[in-house]
Amino acid sequence: MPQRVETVFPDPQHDHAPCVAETLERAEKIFKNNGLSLTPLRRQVLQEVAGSHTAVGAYDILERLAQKGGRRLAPISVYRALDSLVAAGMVHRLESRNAFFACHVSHAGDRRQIVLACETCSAVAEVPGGSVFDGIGAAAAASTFKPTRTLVEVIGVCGRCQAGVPV
Amino acid sequence: MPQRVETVFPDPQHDHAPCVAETLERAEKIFKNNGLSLTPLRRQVLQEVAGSHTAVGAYDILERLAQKGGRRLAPISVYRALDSLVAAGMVHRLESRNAFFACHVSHAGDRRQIVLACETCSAVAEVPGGSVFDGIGAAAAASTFKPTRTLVEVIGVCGRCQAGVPV
DNA sequence: GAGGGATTGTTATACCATAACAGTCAGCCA
DNA sequence: TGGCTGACTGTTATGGTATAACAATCCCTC
Ligand SMILES: [Zn+2]
Ligand SMILES: [Zn+2]
Ligand SMILES: [Zn+2]
Ligand SMILES: [Zn+2]
Repeated sequence: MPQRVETVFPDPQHDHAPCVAETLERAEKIFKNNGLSLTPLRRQVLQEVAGSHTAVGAYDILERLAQKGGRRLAPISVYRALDSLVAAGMVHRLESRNAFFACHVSHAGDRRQIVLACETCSAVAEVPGGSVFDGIGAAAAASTFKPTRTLVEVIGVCGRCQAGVPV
Repeated sequence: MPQRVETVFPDPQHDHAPCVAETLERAEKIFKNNGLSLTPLRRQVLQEVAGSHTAVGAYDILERLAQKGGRRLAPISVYRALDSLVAAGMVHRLESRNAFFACHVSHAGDRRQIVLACETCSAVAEVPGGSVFDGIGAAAAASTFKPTRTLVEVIGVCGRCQAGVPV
């Protein structure tokens, strides 16, 4: 009998279609609210990023779109789409890996999220980090340093991979 | 009359030679203790990195060494030297910028340091972050996530730059 | 119907990092 | 001695990440 694992990392077996659909809807609204639009290109890129709970590289996206769409985009087109998605908060950048992952949790502009990235299965999750970020803010203030962006990334092994789930 | 600024960012006017000398000495010992050696190449690379309190790119180092030394190194030589210096804890990597900065503070293997990086003057400083890292560890544990490496980088504006020090 | 912002295309280039293999040197020990 | 090993660097080639600069289109508004 499979053991229940308490984790923010979703079961790989879960039905992911609703995750994607919800994310696309949310993106649609956010872009509209900002006087922008979730264009076909941006939608396609977001679909690729949101297609899994892992971080993907810009050139991976490029490659996958080329497989599906026929024509081959220029790298900068993908980067521009990613920029807009990052600005909209729909996609985050995993700095330690130069990669991107979709935000599935709707933390609504609050960027005080701790990022957990599994080095075994590449899954990425976010957990709220209010008090942690408060501590960081205090440490920065004590050094008269004014933060504009704070980055907390934890590289490690997720519960499922620790449990030795076969690849 | 200049105002005193409480900060871990040293005054750009300070005599930096002792900083470098101390760092080189420390490196010498660490390498020796590990059965390795601070070779001329590694020493040169460390000197370039430690030559300022800012983060520098690997190719910047390459370029500066080429200016000084005559011969031009292959990129991988610089990367190998940097790898050894990072492993020794003498140099840290600024993940958010794909750059490297020297460790001037001797935190002796304790990697629970908060990195503050000024986006105006490029200066980098480290401050101890024990409680912050404890909080991050707790959050990870609550998600059955086992950290192997934790990254806390704050991008912002240092006290001096806030005070409008002319460039 | 002129202006301006958003969006994408096109081309070229810059920047960051590693693979694979060879050669040198010093220390160790049968 | 002579062979082994590990540390270190060189050489060549390649792979991966990101942006500059300029043009064209579309839509909305004044
Ligand atoms: Zn998010
Ligand atoms: Zn995993
Ligand atoms: Zn340090
Ligand atoms: Zn500054």
